[in-house]
Amino acid sequence: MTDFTPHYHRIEQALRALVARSAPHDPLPSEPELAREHGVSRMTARAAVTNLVSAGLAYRSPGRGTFVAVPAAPRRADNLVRFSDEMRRQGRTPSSRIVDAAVRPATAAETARLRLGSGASVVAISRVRLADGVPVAAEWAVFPGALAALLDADLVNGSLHAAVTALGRVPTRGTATLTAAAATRADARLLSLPAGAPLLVERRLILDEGEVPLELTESRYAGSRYHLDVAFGVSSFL
Amino acid sequence: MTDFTPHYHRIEQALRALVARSAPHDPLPSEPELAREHGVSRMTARAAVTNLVSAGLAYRSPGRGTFVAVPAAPRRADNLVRFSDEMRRQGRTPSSRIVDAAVRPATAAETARLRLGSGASVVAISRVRLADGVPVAAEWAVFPGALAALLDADLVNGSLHAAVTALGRVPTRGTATLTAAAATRADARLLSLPAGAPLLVERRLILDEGEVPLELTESRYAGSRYHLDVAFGVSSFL
DNA sequence: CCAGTCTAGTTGTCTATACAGCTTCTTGGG
DNA sequence: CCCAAGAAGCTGTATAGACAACTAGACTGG
Repeated sequence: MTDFTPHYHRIEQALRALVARSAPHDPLPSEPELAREHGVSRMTARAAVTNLVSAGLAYRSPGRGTFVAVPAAPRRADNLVRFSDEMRRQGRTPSSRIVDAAVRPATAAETARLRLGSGASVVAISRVRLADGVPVAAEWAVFPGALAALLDADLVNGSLHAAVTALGRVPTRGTATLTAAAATRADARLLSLPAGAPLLVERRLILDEGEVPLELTESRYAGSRYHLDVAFGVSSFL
Repeated sequence: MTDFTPHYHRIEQALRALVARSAPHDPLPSEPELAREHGVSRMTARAAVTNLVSAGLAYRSPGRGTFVAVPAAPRRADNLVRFSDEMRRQGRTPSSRIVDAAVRPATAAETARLRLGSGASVVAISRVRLADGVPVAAEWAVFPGALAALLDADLVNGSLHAAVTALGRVPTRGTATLTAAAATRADARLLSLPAGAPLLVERRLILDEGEVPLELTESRYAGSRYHLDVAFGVSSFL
């Protein structure tokens, strides 16, 4: 069995594994070392390291060498981090309560957004997300009907995204809209809030590896109980 | 005057200018063409193109050539884009109204967040941001007192960030917190909304190139008139 | 007109080599 | 022990060249 993977790619993978078991600022093998070790030219080894540096996993210091980079700052908006991880990051204990989980006919909007065929069905799961036992968010997640097996997953203690991935669909990227709205009667009931209380509303569409729509979700967070931490760069627009 | 700029960097800058005046999928010069045109080796030209591809401005197609990339999806949370640009992106006409602009003593919180000396002053600028003549956001921006010259800038028609940069401080990166809150009486007046209406609230701290705090701003957007478009990746957390 | 082949051109991967400037370590002399 | 110089090693930039695989267009023959 001949391995057709380019040399620089194999070296990059080995370096990524090394970074994963190292601490920030640990030295990585030098380019000449990597070249000797892997039997390639220095320029080939250098290409592998350049990819690592571009990916933010390492940094180079002229004359000194290459080192493991400091992990990026909080990038909630850059990566969709699970509600439970976000709560833990804020020092809070996350939990969930399932309100409803069923297969039903897709609405017209869902059909369009999830690019379903007409007359298709969806898996609709609504949950309340809690932090320290207090309701923080009400969430309506909709998946294509083909993922009906989600209903068999442990939706309370397990990860919904893990369940989706186990069915062969890997959430890869998404777009979202954030705004503020007043709590409806339904929100108020789910979140134990007065109707009209301010909610941070997120509507997101998640695509899988093949750019196929995978999940359409609206999350409505109690403004008084939840905030989103974001880090960003500033464009040079001058 | 000798130019010490590396060849690949000069070629990259020329390509960036070309991308800026091109449409998505327009062909860019091939590597051999660039090499001939700039009198460098093909590998040097290739390094310039590789940087462009890494930056998402171009894509390569084996056998066919290199092309201008489709502009990235909305990345509001990834880059601090000016309110006016964001409004234009949403097809709306932005404008601003200055409510107040003055130097005043810093509060304790401002002193801590902007890392000022005790007894220091700040430049406080409050504005209403409008889209199509309708108030969309109320904004309170605070800068270190050393930037008092901001008060001399054109705050209505000019860019506040351009003014800051002209004073030698380049906004580089920041962190923000997003949540929802009910409009106060002051908000209501500024935004022509009922008190209690839901607002999307953003509090951000912006640092300059030297990681020195530069701007502390709270923006309060009318939920019914503004939304934030975000694109993100999904972490592999399984 | 259509299909197949050839040519010219592209990107992708790689080698070997060279020099510049920087950093760190070692050695020798005071 | 301290300092300076040199050596060894690093990253940064660049060259010239090679071959593989792919694409698009032109040309030729049926």
